[in-house]
Formats: sequence, C-alpha cells, structure tokens
Amino acid sequence: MHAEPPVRAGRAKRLPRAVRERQILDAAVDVFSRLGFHAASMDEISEVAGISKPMLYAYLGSKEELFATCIRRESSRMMEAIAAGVEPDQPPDVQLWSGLRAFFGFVGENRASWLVLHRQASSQGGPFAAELADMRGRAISLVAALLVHSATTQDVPRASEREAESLAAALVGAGESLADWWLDHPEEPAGVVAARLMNLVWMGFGDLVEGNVWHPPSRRS
Amino acid sequence: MHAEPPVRAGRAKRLPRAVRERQILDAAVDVFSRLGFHAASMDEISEVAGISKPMLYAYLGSKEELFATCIRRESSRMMEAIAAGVEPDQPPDVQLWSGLRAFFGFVGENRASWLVLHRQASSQGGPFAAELADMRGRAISLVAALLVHSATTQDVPRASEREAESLAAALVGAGESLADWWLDHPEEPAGVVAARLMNLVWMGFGDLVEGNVWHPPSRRS
DNA sequence: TCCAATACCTACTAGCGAGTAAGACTACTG
DNA sequence: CAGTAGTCTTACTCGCTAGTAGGTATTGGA
Repeated sequence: MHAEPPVRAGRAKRLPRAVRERQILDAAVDVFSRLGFHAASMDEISEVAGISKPMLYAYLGSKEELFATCIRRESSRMMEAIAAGVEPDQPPDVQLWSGLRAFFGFVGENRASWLVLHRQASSQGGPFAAELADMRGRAISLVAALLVHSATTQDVPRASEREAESLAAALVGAGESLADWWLDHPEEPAGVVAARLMNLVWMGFGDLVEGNVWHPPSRRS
Repeated sequence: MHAEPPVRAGRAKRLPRAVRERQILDAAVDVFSRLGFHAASMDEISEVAGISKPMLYAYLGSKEELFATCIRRESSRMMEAIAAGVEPDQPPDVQLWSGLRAFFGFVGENRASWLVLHRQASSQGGPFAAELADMRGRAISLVAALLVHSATTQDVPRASEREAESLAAALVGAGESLADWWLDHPEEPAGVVAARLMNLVWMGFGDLVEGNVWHPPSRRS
C-alpha cells in the first residue's frame, strides 16, 4: 500500500561490473538449465539476475555469446573438479575410480551446470556444439589415454588408438547417462553410484552376475 | 528456360492423404534432426515436404503434435528393429549381443531417426520428454530384467532392483554415446562397434587390458 | 561543487514464426 | 454437366523476443 520492494524494486543496487557479471552468469545457467537455449528468454534471465535487459547486452553481448560463456565457465569448473580429484600416480583402476568419484561429486553439487552442459549444449547445432564437443572430446581422450597406458603396461598392445577412443566414448556416455538417472533417484549417495559404474566398466556384467566385484584398495590397512 | 518444375512448382500433385502424411513425417524427421525442435520452422518442413503450410496443420495438427508423432513413429520403428533382432531363447550374453547388433544396425541405417530420438527429443522439456523417456525407460527395463535374470540364474541374488536399473541406465547411455561417436567415424562396420560395446560391458576394462575378450559362441562348429 | 565515468533504466523497433481465413483446383458420382 | 468432398493454395494476423535508442541515477575524483 505505501511500501514496496518485496520483489524487483525499481532500481538495482549499484555494483561493480565483475560482481554483476557473475550474478548474470549464475542466473543464465539457472534459466538455461531449466528451459533450454531457445525457450529461455533474455527478459527472464535479466529478471532472475535482478537487472534490466540492456545490462545483459552491455556486459555479456548477444544471447549466443552469453550461452557460450556459460558453457565455457561450467565446463572449466567441471574439468577442474575432476582433475583435482584424480590421483595421477596410482594404478589405472584407482585413477579411474577417483575420476568417477570426482565426476559424480561435481554433478551432485552442480545440477544446473550439468544440465546446461549435457542436455542443452549438445542439442543446439550452433557454435556451442563445437564448444561442448571440445570438452567432451578432451574427457574422452583422457580416458582413452588411460586405457592405452594400462594396456601397454600389461604388455597387451592390441588396443588400437581408435578402439581405445571408442571405448572411452562409451564409458563417458555411460557416466552421463548414469548421472541423468541419478537425478531421478537422488536418494543414493554419489559414492554408491560411482562405485556401480566402476564395477560395470572394470569388471563387466560377466563378472558381476557371478558375484565378483571391484573395490578400492584399502588405504591404510 | 521455358519449362520448369525442378523445384517447388506452383502446385503440388494431388495425392491421397495417407501418402502425404508419410511424406510430411519423413520431411519433419529430416528437418527436426538437422535443426532441432525450436529452430525447425513449420515453413521449412512444409517446403521440404513439397506442400504448403496449411496442409501441415490440416493433417498433422500443431507443431508439437507433429513432433510427438515423429517421435512415436521413429521410436516404434527402432524398438521393433531391436525386438526383431534379439533371440529370446539364448543365454543372457548372447541376448545382449544380438540386441546390440540390432541397435547399431538400426542407427547405421536411420541416422536421422536416431538424431531426432536421442538429441532433440531429450532436450525439450515439453510432453516429448515424457514420450521419449518412456521409450528409453522401456529399453532400460528390458536390459535390467535381463541382468536380474542372468544374476538369479547364477544363484547370485545380490543385484537389487535399483542396482540393476542403474546399471542398465549406464549401459543404455554407453550405447547412445557410442552410437554418436560412430556417426563421426562411419568407416567402421556396425558389427565391430557393437562387439566393442559388448566386450566393454560384459568383460570390463579389467579383463580387456589383460587381453581377455568375449566372442559370440560359434554357430555351427 | 562540478564533471565525467560508470552503472542502470524505460520504452521502444523489427522480424520471425505459429497458426488461420477464405477460397481455388481436381476428381469422382450421379 | 452439375454438385460435392477432399486436396491444396495465397495471403494474411498476431504474439513473442532479440536487440537498441536515448536518458537517468550514483559515485568518486579535481
């Protein structure tokens, strides 16, 4: 009746550019993850960010540029999280295990990021697909290198480059799909989901149906 | 210079409704697979189909209805192809193998269908996601049932319902991802790609890096 | 206290694309 | 040669959204 700013006061508080840009990117990731690239409107993003549309354009450029920036930021965050979690001096199975743990940990704590990266970016044909395919390609190459390395270590040089890469693609896809499944069954802890995938790809169904499971080497005993 | 209708003559030849509907659906799958749901316009679909826009609406309804119809048709085709390829009276590993062969065979011969199903449908939040998730869910359940069955056959009842389902989700995702990878490496035959995935999920990396591979039981020797 | 830079806004334009109104062509039926 | 049912078209309306023009607060320095 006489008072006002419960939501969306007329004018936003004045803030330095760097801070606003982060807020805008946060809002953009949120909206893009919920609606997808096309269905998301710049009006809604600006509203969620708490500023007006021209600010968006002044700071982040066009809609496409904004989306690309989101993808770059989120993919960097994810790759860093995984790199931080992996233990490079361990045997291959342990490296894979720690990588999977880090991946599922990230997804669990950054659902919006994951949705933008996995669903939205891959389905837009624009320059984003390239951006995204690039990150995905790096992940696949990483896994492929791990495979080749562990194979050659065992004196089994039969894994060709292409074979390793295709297996890595399958593994990455399995991780993505399992992450999606996990979003619908959030009651499970990240470690359990990661362990399942680890068992699948390391042991295989053939072993699993016979009761043979993989488990991490105990740290201290 | 005096004759013409190489492209888009003024008026389309008169055809019975059923035939036109098939043409329209073919065109729609093509355009949707290239551009995605939102970026595809009804104008372009009608042009590719060789008719005018009101025909689209008269026969197939709104854009959403059209897309849903595409998804239903293509998913049915795929499920039938897989069902036709699987051999129900065989042991679990052979069943899985024949299913994978059928799947990659279908994708290889129906790239557009696959793109619509996998990329476009899953990223639209509308009622399509439900439609698509439904088919995907059926596939996952099928695999899960196969897993549970093969586990119980071996007197290892430890695979819980949920565990089997999540493993099946991972496997389906691995198949999808590998199919996408395959689109970028089409020189490989379907059977080779299918065999790789079969080895991965049945034997596991642990066996593969040691040189142990799975291969189908020879039919006649 | 003035000034300039930077943050921020309201209020538009422009164009694309879903969906439709109203009618024209074709073919079969009597 | 009607008449009628089904096929097919041109030529719109109308809403929505990317992007912008032009102007107003706020701050910090001279």
